[in-house]
Amino acid sequence: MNSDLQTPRADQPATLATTIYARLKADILTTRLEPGRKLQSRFLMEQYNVGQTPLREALNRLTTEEFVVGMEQRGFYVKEVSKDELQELTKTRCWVEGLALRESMQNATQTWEEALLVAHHRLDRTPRSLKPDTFENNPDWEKVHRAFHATLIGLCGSRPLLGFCEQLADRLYRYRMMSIAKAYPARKVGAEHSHILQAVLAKNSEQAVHLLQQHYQRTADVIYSDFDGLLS
Amino acid sequence: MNSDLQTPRADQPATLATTIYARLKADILTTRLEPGRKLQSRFLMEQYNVGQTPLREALNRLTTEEFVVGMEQRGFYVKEVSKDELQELTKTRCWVEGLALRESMQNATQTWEEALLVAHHRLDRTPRSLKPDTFENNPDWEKVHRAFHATLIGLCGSRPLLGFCEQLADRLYRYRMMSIAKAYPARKVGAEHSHILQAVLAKNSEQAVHLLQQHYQRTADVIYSDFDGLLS
DNA sequence: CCAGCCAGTAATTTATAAATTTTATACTTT
DNA sequence: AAAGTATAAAATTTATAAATTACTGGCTGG
Repeated sequence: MNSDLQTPRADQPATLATTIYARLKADILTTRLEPGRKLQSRFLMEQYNVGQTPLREALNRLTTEEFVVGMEQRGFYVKEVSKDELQELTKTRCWVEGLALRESMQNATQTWEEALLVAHHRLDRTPRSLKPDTFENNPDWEKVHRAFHATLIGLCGSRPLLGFCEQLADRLYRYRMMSIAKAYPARKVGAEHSHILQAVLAKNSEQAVHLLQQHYQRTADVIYSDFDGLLS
Repeated sequence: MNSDLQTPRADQPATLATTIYARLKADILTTRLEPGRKLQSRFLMEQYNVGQTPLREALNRLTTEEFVVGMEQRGFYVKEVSKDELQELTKTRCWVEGLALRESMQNATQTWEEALLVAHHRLDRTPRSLKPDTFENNPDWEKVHRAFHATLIGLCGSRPLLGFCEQLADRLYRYRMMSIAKAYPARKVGAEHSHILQAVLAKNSEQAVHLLQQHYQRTADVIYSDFDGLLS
């Protein structure tokens, strides 16, 4: 008997609205659509080749997620960036992911530790740049990097909290992209990840949380220091 | 000299989409639109007297906030409730607001303490029920109650976190409404608020956070205990 | 009994129209 | 004559109505 009310079959056949939502979000996060830019319907319609309604629905979704701000009767704009917000987001992420990591470690299982080890290994063997000499951001690295951090907090036991962390990650991602476009990331970020992993496997919560927060704060500091230069 | 580029004038003339968004959200939170209900466009259009486009935009916004779930090509539904989610939301709220309260108290100022005192006073003098005998939820009480809790964490210094707390409050509000409709709230909730206030004014963070978390946990426990009866 | 087809229904999208804001122009006032 | 205000035109956002597309459930035939 097939009594699936909440049909959980993979919803592959996405609507246009969902498709354009994902594309817009990606373009905003990578700053291809730069902060503050006006999102005129006509421009977006021909740029993305969609009608008004799915476009509008996508913009409305992005509005509640704070990637887009909608001025009533006056159209939509890409959310601005600011030093203030960078600091606020970083601070919040340190708090919340600190919390989530502590909880995760309290619920630690063998399989989780193994998954974390694997995630770190993938991160470690994925090159940061597509080219050896000049820096060219590697999307694969971004993917495994995010997966590593998601695994760290994944066992905290709160889906709402994980959703919030993901949103914070997205919002901060944009600042990273802005910075990356201008300055090659000089910091040895690989070592930081290793140290976090070691602290987690050693069951040293205090240390792990501290290192994770330091990791986020350092990233923010780099961006913050040449923030004014990024706006040109 | 008036050099307002980002004209901050009060955006009063709301669009239809924003209006219907607020109305739908209110009706979902009060369970006038009960959990799991299908939100057919035709029904909503005549119920709220609006066209498809603003309706659809409102539903899309509510989707990212998790008050509505959208099944691709299969319409929208009011988000379901579950014991699991109730627990998860409560746990998360305790964590996050505990954090926020601690930070708030660290940033405490005279004016904040005074505002808190006033908020509590208002809460104290607003009757819980509209009628003395039979219980009838007082919307004014809900308003000042929420204001009190918002003030508690208001000085934490993170707008993203405050936004998240507000969302958690909204999502839990719906569970409270379900419960209230069936059982008169027997608990003496007034005393709990007083004790929290006292702990805050006494600069006793540990105690304040503990009491706040206990407050939320107790509310959840009451709802949880007769949850199965609420679904009928 | 199951697969595939054919209404009927509902969701999604396009196309059209209405309302609002912005820009441009003309006019008054100092 | 310059500055500011009022009026008119253009552009853009918002909303309605129509058309398209996809799903639902029953039915037929294998």
